[in-house]
Amino acid sequence: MPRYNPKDVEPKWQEYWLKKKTFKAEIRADKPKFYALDMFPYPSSNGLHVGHPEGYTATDIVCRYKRMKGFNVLHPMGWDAFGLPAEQHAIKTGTHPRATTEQNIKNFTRQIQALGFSYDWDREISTCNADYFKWTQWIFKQLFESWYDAQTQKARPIAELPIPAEIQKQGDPASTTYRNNQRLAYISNAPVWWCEALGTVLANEEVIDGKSERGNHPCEKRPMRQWMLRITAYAERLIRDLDSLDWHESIKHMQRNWIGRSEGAEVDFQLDGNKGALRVFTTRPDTLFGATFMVIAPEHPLIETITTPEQKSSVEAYRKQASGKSDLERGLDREKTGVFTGGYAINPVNGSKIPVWTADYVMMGYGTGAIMAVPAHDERDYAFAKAMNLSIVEVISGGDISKEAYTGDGPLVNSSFLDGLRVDAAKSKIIGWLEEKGLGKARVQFKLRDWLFSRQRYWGEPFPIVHGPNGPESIPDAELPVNLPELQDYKPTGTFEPPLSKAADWVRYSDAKKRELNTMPQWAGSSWYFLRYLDPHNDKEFCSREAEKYWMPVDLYIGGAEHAVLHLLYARFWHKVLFDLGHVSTAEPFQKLVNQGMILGEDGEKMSKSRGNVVNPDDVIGAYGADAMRLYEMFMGPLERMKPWQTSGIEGQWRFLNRAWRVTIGDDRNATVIVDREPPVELLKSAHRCIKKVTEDLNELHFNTAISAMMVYTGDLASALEKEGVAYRHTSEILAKLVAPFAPHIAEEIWQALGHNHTLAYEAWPAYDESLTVDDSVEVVFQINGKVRAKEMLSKTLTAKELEDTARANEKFAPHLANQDVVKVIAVPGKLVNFVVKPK
RNA sequence: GCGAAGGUGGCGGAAUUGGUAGACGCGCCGGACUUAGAAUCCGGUACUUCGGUGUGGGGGUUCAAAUCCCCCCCUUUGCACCA
Repeated sequence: MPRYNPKDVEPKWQEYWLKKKTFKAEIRADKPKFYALDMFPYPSSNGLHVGHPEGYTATDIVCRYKRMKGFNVLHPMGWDAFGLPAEQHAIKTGTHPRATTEQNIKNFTRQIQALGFSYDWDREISTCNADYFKWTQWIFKQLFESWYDAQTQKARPIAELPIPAEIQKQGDPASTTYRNNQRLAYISNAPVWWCEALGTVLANEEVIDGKSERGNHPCEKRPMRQWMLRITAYAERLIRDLDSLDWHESIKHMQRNWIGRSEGAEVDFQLDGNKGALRVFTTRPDTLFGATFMVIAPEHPLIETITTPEQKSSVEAYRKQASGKSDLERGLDREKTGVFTGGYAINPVNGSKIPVWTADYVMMGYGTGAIMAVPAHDERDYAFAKAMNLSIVEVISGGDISKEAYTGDGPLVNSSFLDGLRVDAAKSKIIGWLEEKGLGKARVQFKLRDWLFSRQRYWGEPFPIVHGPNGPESIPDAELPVNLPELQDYKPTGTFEPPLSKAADWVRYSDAKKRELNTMPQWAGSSWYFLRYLDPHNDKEFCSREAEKYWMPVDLYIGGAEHAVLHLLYARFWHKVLFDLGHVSTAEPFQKLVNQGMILGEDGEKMSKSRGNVVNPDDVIGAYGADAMRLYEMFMGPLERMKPWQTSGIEGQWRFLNRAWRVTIGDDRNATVIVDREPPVELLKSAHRCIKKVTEDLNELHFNTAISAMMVYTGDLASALEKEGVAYRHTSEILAKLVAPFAPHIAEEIWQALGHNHTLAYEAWPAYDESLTVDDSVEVVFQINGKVRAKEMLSKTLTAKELEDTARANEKFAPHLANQDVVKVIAVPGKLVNFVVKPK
């Protein structure tokens, strides 16, 4: 018999699975479906790192298990293939990004296949292929051709948008503009993040503390003509529907936080001197009587109206200073600064005249860009009032406002008709009062902004949009896909013009119309790829109704936590639009989400080239094989936890696989003799205990403890083989089946050696007999005051009284009771007896 | 500052309906095989002055606490002037 050699075994089965299309998935009415999804990779030139296979192995194990449990499993893989690195490579070398990408995909495919994952490769997709991005463009068209009906809370076709009579009166151009401004995809001139180093604008989500998420380059806000997607229309639903999802709370929390829903009221303050009203948003309308000044953002449009001539120069100076500060500086510098505008506003509840200041701690981008300041009950306003020596009026008792702002609850004071109420009651009463008087109303405010959707890049999806005299319009479906033009060079233009402007022939759509020059961000393709897997070769629809109904939603989605607010929010948003328009049948795409923890280098640090602590999967597979690598990554610890890699640790998995091989197949001296006899009951019990543990752990994704259980079982098989000189078919087959999801190559080999000539992938998962998983006798401990003094193997069925008597009779234990008063005896059958004693 | 997760042998980690802490693996020690080593196999392995002591630290509840309660410390991670 040959010894275990993964270099022979693994390629053999990988070829078998590919050739026989073992994992081809088809719609079948006779089986329940299971859709397991991996976050598809960007095929970088670095190839796979050990972090990728961690998530992929986890889903693969679940898929293989589910197949054996009788599920019809969909497990696809593809490529998030548009992206900046290939474009930057093209700028440097002139190589077309497509060529680079295709080569990288080849390498990724080789590496992934070497790990023996059970993907249905017939469903492989790549976001940069025309037959894929044709549908990305088509979905964009759906967004462009829709508006959000606030009444029914859903997207509707733009043709159904009612145009107000006064707009219609102004003529067609006015109606067109009105319509364009209601679309879910619209053009805006608002300030956006521009990254000079990357030569493109970026979404809010891609900029962290004023630096680009990718590359950490400085970014600045500047007004530019850009495509936006109206994700804010879905803010409420994106928050609400999180409740129905089986995701880790921390990820839900991050999304809720990002969407940032807060309830409050908007209130109009009349400006002194008939200058109109200043509108604020506040979450604390109950403290309205305590508003002693107002603050507007330096960028607020009313600032010039409010500022008096005497204050003009200092306000101008302050505005200049504030605009020079990046948001990063504004955020980090907690020292309060600001200047008085000279203007006053009237507090609507008590008519008092309060000064209006401008300060950079109020942001133009949130709420109305203006606040009512209640220093007694808001920490920021308190700090500002202290710094500027402004008055502080307590309206909620319970704190000490001479020391700090009090933000807690308590009875209201100094608040006229609100006096005596607690915060919540005061809130509803004042909102009712404001609404009645027409001074304000309840309002829900979100932090979420619309999604900046255009990039000044080459390697992305072109927009299915042309610009003519009537503004932007989408091109007919029949003209999709819009392909990228070939370029001589991919360099940024040096201006804000996208590189596609260089393709003059392509840009010209007709005499009167020009193509859109921006491309879509990388998030576009990944916002719906899980739908294309369902029906990847369909050239009539993005996927068939039938396939969508059968497979959706995704039952298990595993990937890194770094996508908590970007990809996962965008994909949910697109899915809801498609849902509203009747193209998909579920409101949410990903029912269960699991985030795998990062694998660190051996030094406990994040793996990186510069640290030189990167572990290459190719090397690990070369030395120990894919099965050992898969087992080790799952054995390291809980899937969700961050954990350091230890190459020596994989030795244990190698030994385990060798032992599993030896107890079923044999070693180089002896083939293991397999007999059909009934195995001894002890071995059978070990088998059933293992089946139970592995089955339960798989349901909970507790792979590490499942592997541990299989090691114990294999040890028992080895002992039995040692003792009896033979192995039993029954218990050997159980081992092969249990190991199969984790280490599929060796499992197939063992299965074959046991005389089967078909794949093990669809064999029934072994069932366990509960009665065989329990032992009649257990070790019961005898304690004195909670300390273990003796142990004895006893029947589980002994009563408390019998246990106590047995303990008293135990010759090792009895001496401990001498000269003691037994105060109390606690006996737990099957576990322990505890004597509570006091010295006599 | 606020939120979340976590802190257990030399190391990765088990065990949380309160009931034998340290499963399983690495490493280490010893043994078998071998001229020898590697590989493989078998056994041992929390600390200990052998009384006991031990799950980040301190208190509490309980016959009994890694597990429940209170206070504190540390690590990772997310948010951070969002009115």
